[in-house]
Amino acid sequence: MARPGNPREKIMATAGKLFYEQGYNATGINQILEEAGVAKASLYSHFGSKEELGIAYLKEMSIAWFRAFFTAIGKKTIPEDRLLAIFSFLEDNMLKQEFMGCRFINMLAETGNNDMQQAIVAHKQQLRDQIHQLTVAACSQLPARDTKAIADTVYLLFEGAIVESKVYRDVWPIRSARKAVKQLAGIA
Amino acid sequence: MARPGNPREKIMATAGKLFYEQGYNATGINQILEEAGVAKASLYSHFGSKEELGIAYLKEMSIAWFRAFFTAIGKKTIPEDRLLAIFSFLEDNMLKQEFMGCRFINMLAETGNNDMQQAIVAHKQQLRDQIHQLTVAACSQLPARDTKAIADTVYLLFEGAIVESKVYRDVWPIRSARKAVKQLAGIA
DNA sequence: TTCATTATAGACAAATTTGTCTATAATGAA
DNA sequence: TTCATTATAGACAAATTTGTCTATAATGAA
Repeated sequence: MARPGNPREKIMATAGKLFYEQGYNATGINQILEEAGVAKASLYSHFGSKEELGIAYLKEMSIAWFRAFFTAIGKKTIPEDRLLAIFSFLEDNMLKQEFMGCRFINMLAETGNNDMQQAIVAHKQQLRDQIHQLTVAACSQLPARDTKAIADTVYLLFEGAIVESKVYRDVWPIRSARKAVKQLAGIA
Repeated sequence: MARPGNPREKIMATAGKLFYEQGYNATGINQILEEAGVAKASLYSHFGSKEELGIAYLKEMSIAWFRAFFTAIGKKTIPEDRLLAIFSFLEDNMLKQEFMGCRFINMLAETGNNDMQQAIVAHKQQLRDQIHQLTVAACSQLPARDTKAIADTVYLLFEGAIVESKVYRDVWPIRSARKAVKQLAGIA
């Protein structure tokens, strides 16, 4: 059962998997400890409580998510391609693992904790900003339009695509969203 | 604490409130019983288990949701207005109560139960069908286009709007989605 | 009124949850 | 090698969870 890394990393890796696959409330501290191969006192000395672990989980997963996001976008240079790449990124993620949708949206359905909610909003706000930037770049050559409104539409389609690909266990929402964005942004 | 109605109805009314406000796993059977003012044996004789209650909850809430949905749409006669009315419906819902997003999406984040997942997919499929019909009607006067694709875009924007209005605790996602749909469907 | 059905209060069980604490072992810098 | 720091196993506590069962009361059709 022992995973590589120090106890803190092992706990986070296992919690990251279990919170995502089973949900936060359905995952007991004991299961995390057992699967991580770490002593109970290590969890409480590193995180203090399950809630604190949940908060740390959200913050670290946000960083990891954006790392992967930027890596995916970074492979493209043409602004139009970069915008569309966010949907290919989604599709790759969906096909790679047992896709359980968005960790942050999932957690938001389970928690009333203020710090957790803040971490989730911060994550989504950052995503919204990034999509805004990508949209501005992709639409710069186009006739003047309300780019900000288009960016929010892209964002809503992106979020809708994540959630619905989970509901239907299918890529169609991602493909549909991508097509809609192509038309919206006037991309051939 | 006693609510009107027979024990079954009291349980469902209370569970409907608590599952939505606190989440399914965070809500214990004892809290439901206490707030409903109903005996424990009544719950188990009517539903058999907490999971069965969860399944019944999803099915009954779906019916109630569509009842309200059709009532809102029914107030409009012009096809274009009827399509846009789904967003006003969302906005009214959001402002009415402590808005916790979509019950069905929330439950999907918490459960691995097959019957629950099926009930959720069935609900969303029905919604997708309805939006498809409304879109076809609203776009019938327009130059030939891929109405089916537009309908799915409307659906994804609708779903994105629900989820994001919860994240941001704000109506902007609903308003943005509505505007995007107006343009998409070519509504003045 | 009779009597089967339905509801109630609440004890009880068995498992599980988060969190604390202790005694001991491993680790790693000085 | 020394010694403070970090980790481990696991007992333990207190609360909570779902579910069962019993004895009694209310209900409502025949």
